[in-house]
Amino acid sequence: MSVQTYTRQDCPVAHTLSVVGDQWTLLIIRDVLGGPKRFDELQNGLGISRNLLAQRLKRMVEADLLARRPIPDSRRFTYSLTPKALELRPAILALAEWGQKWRQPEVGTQVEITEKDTGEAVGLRYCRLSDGQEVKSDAIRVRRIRVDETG
Amino acid sequence: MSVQTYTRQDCPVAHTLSVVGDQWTLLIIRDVLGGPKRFDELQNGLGISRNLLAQRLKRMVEADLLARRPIPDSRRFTYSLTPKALELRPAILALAEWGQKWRQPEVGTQVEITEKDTGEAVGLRYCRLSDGQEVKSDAIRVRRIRVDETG
DNA sequence: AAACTAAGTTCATTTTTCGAACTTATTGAC
DNA sequence: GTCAATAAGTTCGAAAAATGAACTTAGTTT
Repeated sequence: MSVQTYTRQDCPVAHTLSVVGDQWTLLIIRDVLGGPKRFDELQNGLGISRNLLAQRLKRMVEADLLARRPIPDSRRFTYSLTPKALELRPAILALAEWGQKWRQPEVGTQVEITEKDTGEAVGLRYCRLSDGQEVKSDAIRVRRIRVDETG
Repeated sequence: MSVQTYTRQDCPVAHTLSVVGDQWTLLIIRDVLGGPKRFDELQNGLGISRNLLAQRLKRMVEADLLARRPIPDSRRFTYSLTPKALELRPAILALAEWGQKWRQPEVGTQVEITEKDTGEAVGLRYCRLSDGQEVKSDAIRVRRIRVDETG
């Protein structure tokens, strides 16, 4: 079985990975989560080769993950996230939380999630859907924090 | 920049993907979440070629994601999840939730999460860490449900 | 004794990825 | 107005990874 065809595994995880499971797509989405990006911004930030990036962006636009918009009065474009891609944020944050915990030592950039209004610490957790305690996705603030070891 | 070296991107997401971001590793973990598995069980379930599976399992044991244990009085082995790999369950469920939502049509195997004790529906959500409403990872039950279209 | 199974390994072919150079059109500097 | 720089790709050859099928090795079953 090839990777392209494992969609037929009939598993929602396999389906998701058939869409975003390659080595770069989630990183592209992570970068665009920070706001719309241009081709060269993505290329510089990720270090991906230009031909692959071009191919990935095309594929992601076709998959309705990215929207490609011309910048008025120029030959440039921005790529921004569609609602579909935006909903991958929980998955990306779950991956971030794991990476943060299991990267040794625990230095480098950390991701911190807080509630916009109150500044309270928020995390992705299992909770009863009836509880109504959920903090909505657009009510959270995600910050990247550099942690250095000093002395 | 190559994929192997993008760990130095100093981002927890990139770090996680450098460990589990290839096309098969998360699917292997998903399968082993259902209980310890032998080599051929994994190979049949995933459809991955045997040499790649062997290589992935070796790598995953080295990365402390899987434990390889001999089955007594036989030449066989089981692979089971380490605590480190077990903590990827939220990320995998987040990917499942997305796949479930964006796969069209919404049929096929669905994943349902409930609280073991009460049977109440549970989901991965953002919540205030101070709330104490969290349902612990070992208090949830994950079921796979086949949904067929009839008539 | 012959066939079967489990867990890999080997190997040739195909597919992807990489990295560097090239293109084409626009903008900014002098 | 000309020259260099920038932006968004494209092209191409080399290297790396994935694929699929056959082979190995040892123990087990019929």
